[in-house]
Amino acid sequence: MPNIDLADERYRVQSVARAAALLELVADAGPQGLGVTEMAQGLGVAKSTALSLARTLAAAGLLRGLEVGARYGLGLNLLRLGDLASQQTSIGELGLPVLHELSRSTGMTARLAVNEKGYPIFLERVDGGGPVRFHAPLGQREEPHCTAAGKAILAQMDEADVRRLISEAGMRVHTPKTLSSIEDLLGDLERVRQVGFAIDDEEESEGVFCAGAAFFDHQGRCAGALSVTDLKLDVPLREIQALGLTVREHAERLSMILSGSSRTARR
Amino acid sequence: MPNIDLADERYRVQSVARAAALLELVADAGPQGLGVTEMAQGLGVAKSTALSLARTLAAAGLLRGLEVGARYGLGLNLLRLGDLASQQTSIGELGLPVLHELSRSTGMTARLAVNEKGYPIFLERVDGGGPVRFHAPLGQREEPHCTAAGKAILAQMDEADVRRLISEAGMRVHTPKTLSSIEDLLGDLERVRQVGFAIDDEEESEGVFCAGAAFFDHQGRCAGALSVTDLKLDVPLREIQALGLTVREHAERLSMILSGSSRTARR
DNA sequence: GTCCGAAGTTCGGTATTACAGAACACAAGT
DNA sequence: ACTTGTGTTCTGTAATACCGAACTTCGGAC
Repeated sequence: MPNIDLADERYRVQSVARAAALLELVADAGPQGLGVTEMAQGLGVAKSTALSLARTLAAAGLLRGLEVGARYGLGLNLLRLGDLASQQTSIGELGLPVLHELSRSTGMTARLAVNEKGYPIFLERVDGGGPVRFHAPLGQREEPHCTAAGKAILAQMDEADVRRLISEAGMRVHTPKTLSSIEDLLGDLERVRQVGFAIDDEEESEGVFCAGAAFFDHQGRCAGALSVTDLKLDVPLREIQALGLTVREHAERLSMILSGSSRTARR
Repeated sequence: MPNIDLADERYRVQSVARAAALLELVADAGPQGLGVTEMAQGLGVAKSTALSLARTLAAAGLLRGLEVGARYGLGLNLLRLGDLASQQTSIGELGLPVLHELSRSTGMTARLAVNEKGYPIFLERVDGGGPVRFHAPLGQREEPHCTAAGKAILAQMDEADVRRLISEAGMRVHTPKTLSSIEDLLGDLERVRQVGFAIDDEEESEGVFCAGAAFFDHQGRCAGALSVTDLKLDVPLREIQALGLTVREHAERLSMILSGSSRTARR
């Protein structure tokens, strides 16, 4: 993770930083969890240190002792905190009804991403009714150049910023259709601005397409993007344009909600 | 929180425990976040200590600096970790398709809870299509005596365990219909066992009802419960029985998945 | 059945590190 | 301008987090 600009090296509490690293380590380990020896290796600390950290995190519900052996997995308290985090990011809370409506009217998996320095971070996900379920993780920073939400956000930035961001993020090639030159990307972004939505046509994953559109906060700044995803087989090519318009309409509705209306009724 | 039996007081690392407490504090603070002074008061530490903890957590993405002032809210990394936590709890992962199907076929908000020592903890939620959206938090431990999922789980325990649990958890009265005596509750649980599903008829919230049914893991132990929720106005009384059966059927399907079928295809 | 190895756990000494508190800076309200 | 509340910086000190070595437990392999 290159860019944590808040990361003032001063005032870092070592054991807390290690504990956070341990959470990441366990998250990467998958369902079978980690034992203290593996933790110690992964963190580069003594086994006894890893044990203390794990026990402390477990007492707080951030880790949980797994049935089998003395292994540790992610704790259920993380669920609660994650759920709260999306609610407290008022975009997540306000956008959820729009997202449901988008998913219902298209029958597809719909997602909401916020704009974090040009990268899309997916806050919410509503699955469509179909048999296919996309394993789309929440909270993860996705690549800008090959996702519909990413390109919808990029299209709102000026060219210099796009160039800077891409030079940092790179343009990893995932499929034959992935845009691999900055010029191609800039051309596509121009098209996005004209029609008001972005298309990812098997650029990130073969057989899968997305349509995305940006939404804006009360200051008119690009706050994030909505997108829908489906298998390309299921959707005739000529329908994708109509789909893009639907996503754009919903994004516009969300922009309205975020900008005006102090009817932010709290319950 | 009275019962954290894994909380071995030995091997607790102070700063990590404080950091975890800080996360809870910020979670309770709501969308406007917390400043360092409030943190310091809430934790009972010096301001400088609170600042160090907050900065460290922010560098790890567990907190994030809010735009306005130098206040801190929950970080977006918690989203990712929470999402992973529900996936890694294989019940959540395996149950999600069933949950979608339950929500689709009833048109109602459906939830999946795991059984944690008799308490229901909701892992997954799929909203129904209706205009009403329930503010049902994930990851939270709910009360056993006044929720459909809770009673569905209690009905699988023997009487002595139920009495012990209730004496610990209490029977807080929420509405006029809340069961307030242990005898009434035990009677209801007997009824639950006969029909195979539990009903919460405005016992936790006025105007809202739930139907829930337990599901079982490969050892035949009660692993959790499914439930559906809706406004009572929208559902004729006589339909609730049919609804209970639908929930029970889905719970049985989930039990099948959890018990047999090593077709746990990973993707 | 016994031995080995690798896992988790315990414990105590040491110096690293987290902590408190006081001083500073900055803002907004009176 | 003064006051009162922020958040931030700094430094000394003692508490504490850390390591490492010894111990225990478990499960195969021979």
